[in-house]
Amino acid sequence: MNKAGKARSSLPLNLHLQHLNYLRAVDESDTLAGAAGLLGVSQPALSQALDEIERRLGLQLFERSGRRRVLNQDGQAAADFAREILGRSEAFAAEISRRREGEGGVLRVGTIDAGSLYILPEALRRFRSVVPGVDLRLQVATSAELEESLLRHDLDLAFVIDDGRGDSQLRREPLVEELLYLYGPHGASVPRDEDDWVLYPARSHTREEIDRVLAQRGWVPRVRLESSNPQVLRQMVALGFGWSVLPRAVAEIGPKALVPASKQALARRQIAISRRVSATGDSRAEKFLDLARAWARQQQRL
Amino acid sequence: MNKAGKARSSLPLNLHLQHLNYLRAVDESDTLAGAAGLLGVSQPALSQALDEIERRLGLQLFERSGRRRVLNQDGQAAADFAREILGRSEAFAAEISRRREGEGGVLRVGTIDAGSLYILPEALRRFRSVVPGVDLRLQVATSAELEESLLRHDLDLAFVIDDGRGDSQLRREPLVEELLYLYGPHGASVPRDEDDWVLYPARSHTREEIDRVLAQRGWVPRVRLESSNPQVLRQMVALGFGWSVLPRAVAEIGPKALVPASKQALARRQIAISRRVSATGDSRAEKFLDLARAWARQQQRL
DNA sequence: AGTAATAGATAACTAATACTTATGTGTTTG
DNA sequence: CAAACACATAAGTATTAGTTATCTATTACT
Repeated sequence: MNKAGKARSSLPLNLHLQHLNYLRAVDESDTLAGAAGLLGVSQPALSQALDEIERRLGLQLFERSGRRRVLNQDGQAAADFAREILGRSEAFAAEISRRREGEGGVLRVGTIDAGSLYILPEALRRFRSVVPGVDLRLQVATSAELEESLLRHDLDLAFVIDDGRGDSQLRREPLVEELLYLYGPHGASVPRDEDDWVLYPARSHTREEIDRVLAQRGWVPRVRLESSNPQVLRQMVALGFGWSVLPRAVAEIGPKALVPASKQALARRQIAISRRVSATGDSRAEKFLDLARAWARQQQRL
Repeated sequence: MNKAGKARSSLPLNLHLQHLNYLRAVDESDTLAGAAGLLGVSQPALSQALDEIERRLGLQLFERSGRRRVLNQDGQAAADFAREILGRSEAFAAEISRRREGEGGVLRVGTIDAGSLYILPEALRRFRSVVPGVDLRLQVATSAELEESLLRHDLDLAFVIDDGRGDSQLRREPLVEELLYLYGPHGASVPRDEDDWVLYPARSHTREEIDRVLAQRGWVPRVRLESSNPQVLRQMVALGFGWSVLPRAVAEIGPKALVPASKQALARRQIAISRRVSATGDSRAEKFLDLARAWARQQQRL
């Protein structure tokens, strides 16, 4: 029992949707037993339920004609109401099952630009065709910015570089490991001290990793241009502007393909999916991730 | 368990309207305990119910942010649905309570023409003003015709002459006893054998009653005109056309009031309300009857 | 009219459900 | 780092929604 305050958000009708379904079935059938059959319940269950509905509404809904029960005008009104509500409920149930499959609604995906350039396009394309109802929104930024957006609930998931030290509110799931190769101007194979470099921006994780590896080899790169856009870097190398360290997928595809200075990868970076720990159960996100993982497995095999 | 056939009239959503109310309250409050307070239930009740709703929809509706529960986009959609259904339900609940008071809907009343001429007008007028929402429909016919209409469900109730031998499907409730007086042309006080009569139609109950009473006195009326409209009969008497037997309320009211041949009533007839035995619980009819009975009591007192 | 079939009500019981209170446990806050 | 908070979990109870079996009034049939 509720001892304290009165409820302020009160229930307009104390009914189960099943009750409405009973009313509808009774209206569409001319005997109780028939209606009970349609509903898949026993005749007494229906009989009792109808009494209960009348009791709860405080309104007589039937006229007894002999032993027969027929809806009176109030009963008809109730049945009409039931039909309306159930119709709306059916529509919502359909929406539910679409949502269960990850359709409908909004999915906000963030990615570093490598993602939008060459990692994600296929996964994105497939998502659009497999799960058409989703309003897909894309944000391209640095890993750090993306993860801030995630924390602000401005994104549902993001493709980032995993530097191993993420926020505790976020969970990163490794997706693909990207190998970075050394590319020199005009196919040169060893950089000289006086050569220039075009590299990812300072403070980016990828750049730090590259600097580390170059330092191991005793190289201190003189950087002529920084860009987070790997295609810009590739173009500079192709024009003989200097050396760079790039993913193969950027450097060696399309016209003016570069030739790596060594078949050996110089560095590597881990691309991961980052999400809020709390953001589970969004079926759009799950669906998208399924596709992205499938895509990643396929990439690894190549 | 339901062993036999599959249910064909299936429930779209296995939810109680209370569940929708919970969703709405949660959406409008920022803590579960707060929402539970609004709802007048305990916090665990709400917590469990929300789990149950998610289970039944097969869809996660919340994102856990710390220990906090917040609606995710599917949850928002569900809350919106809940609000819509509850809104509609509130409207219906209001309609219900109007219907409980006998408002709204249709009431089909039948009456013999004495009813529409001088018995009912006041009750009708009051019904219209007390219970304004009802679509009131009136049918004027003979008692026999009215009772046929009742049996065909074409009327909800009727004012008839009670001849004591009604249909078993109908119940008559005596309302007022109407006294019939003898009226002669030009204030004559005793009819002569050669005088003419203007009377209710043969085979009508009132006419049979009048014939019976006149026969007792040895009078065999020569009938010059028959009408079921008492005002027509009155007019004929006033014009000196012949004798008649009429209710006082018809004969002695208005211009050209007649004077009864005797202060003693010559005959009487019982006006009754007739309804289907099965037609109980129509609150419009009940309300109307209340007014009619009140009117009748008041008439008797005069 | 008498009888069988039908429609629904009633009884008695059971399973599921919707609550309750008491208590536990991560999270946030000052 | 303790207190306050927000919610979960546990355990028990009352109510509800269902079941089968049986009964009775009404209708249909011959």
